[in-house]
Amino acid sequence: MDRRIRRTRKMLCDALIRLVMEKPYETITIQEITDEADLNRATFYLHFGSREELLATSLTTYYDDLTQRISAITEDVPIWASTQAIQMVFEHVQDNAALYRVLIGNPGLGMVINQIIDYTAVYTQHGVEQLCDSSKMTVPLPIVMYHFAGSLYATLSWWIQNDMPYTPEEMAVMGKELCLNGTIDLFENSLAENVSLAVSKVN
Amino acid sequence: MDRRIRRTRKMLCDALIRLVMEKPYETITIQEITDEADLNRATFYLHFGSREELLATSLTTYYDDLTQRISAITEDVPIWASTQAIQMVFEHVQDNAALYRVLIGNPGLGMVINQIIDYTAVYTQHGVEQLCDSSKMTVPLPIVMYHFAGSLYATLSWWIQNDMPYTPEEMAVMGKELCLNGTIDLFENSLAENVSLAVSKVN
DNA sequence: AAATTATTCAACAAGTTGTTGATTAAATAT
DNA sequence: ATATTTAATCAACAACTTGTTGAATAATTT
Repeated sequence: MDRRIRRTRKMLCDALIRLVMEKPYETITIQEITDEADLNRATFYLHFGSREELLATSLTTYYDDLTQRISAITEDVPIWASTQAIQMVFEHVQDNAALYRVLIGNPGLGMVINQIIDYTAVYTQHGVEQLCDSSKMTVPLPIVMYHFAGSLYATLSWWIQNDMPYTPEEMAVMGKELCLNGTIDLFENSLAENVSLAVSKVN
Repeated sequence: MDRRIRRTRKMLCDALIRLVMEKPYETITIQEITDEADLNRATFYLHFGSREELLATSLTTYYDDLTQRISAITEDVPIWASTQAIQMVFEHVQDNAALYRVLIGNPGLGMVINQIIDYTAVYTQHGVEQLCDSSKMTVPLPIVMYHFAGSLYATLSWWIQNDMPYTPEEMAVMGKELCLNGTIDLFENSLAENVSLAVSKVN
């Protein structure tokens, strides 16, 4: 691949990341991106069709770096059973906090998604706060709430984008099972012996 | 409040919802919204400052309707312990499937969030598929994956937007606890007696 | 019936978008 | 080292979007 292409694309990616940390994504124009990258505006269209395409490309770098590092340490253990792997995700986000804070907190349709999650979490928290003594909990209440809200959002969006292959009732039963009892029960009979062993002894 | 104001705002809300189901949100202009609502473009600016503001207003109606209905049935049980309540959420989304499919699947920054969740879910699924016999699982694998991915995303975003009040290690330990063992353990000592009773007998 | 106020309309400047064809510069291949 | 290929630049284009204006009109409230 022509050295100039690599160079140009990288400059555009870097420029967008820099801009995204400075001002709302929605207000960033192609002109600004190419100005920041010190390239001609027409050059942008030689490589990308839209801001979104550039953003997706820019972010792939980050994700790939993370998943490669996780792959290196998780061998035969599901990621959610490995504190090590989960920890690496949190460290990755911490390392790129400025970027992720913006990506997650920006307006637009992303806002809607986070609104749904926040709405669920806050609504849920409100009800539970009056009922339980949060000082006795081993996991802080907001984390439990967002755990639930995120699970609900993600299973919901999977469900609707896959043409609702189960009834709401079935989804509700499974959702409750996952949230209340966790995943460990699910594997008692389905995981290979060596794996459930690994899950139980990994920490 | 002047009847005209109510009428105009409702027409704008409805128009946006209609348009959002027809074409990508990013491509919808103020002009189109007011055309669809059969109002003058200047009228839009009398009521809303941006498309986002209108969208947020439009959606509040939907959420409020849902939470009101849930509040009516859940009295002293946390929502994630009530299959009834979870079921209502899924039914609500089913009833408005066309809208939610668009809201969740649209490009923009929302895409990024869903990409993160998908990326996590697909990555996780790939690793587990080789290890377990999914036919023996009581909850289908993709649902488990999205449950985990959503939990991770939401706790992560709560964490970063609240200035990372715990270390990555602490977050990882709590995340694993929630995913593997669920929330039921957490309440054994912290919930009022009547509530844990309700949780255990509600279904 | 009078006073208030929401909506309409046309017009505005400023800015964005995506594309064009010709020119210049850099990288690759021979 | 030179020739060939191809990427980047530049200026200019029409079409469109934005947010705002002030005056005219219509609906609502008091």
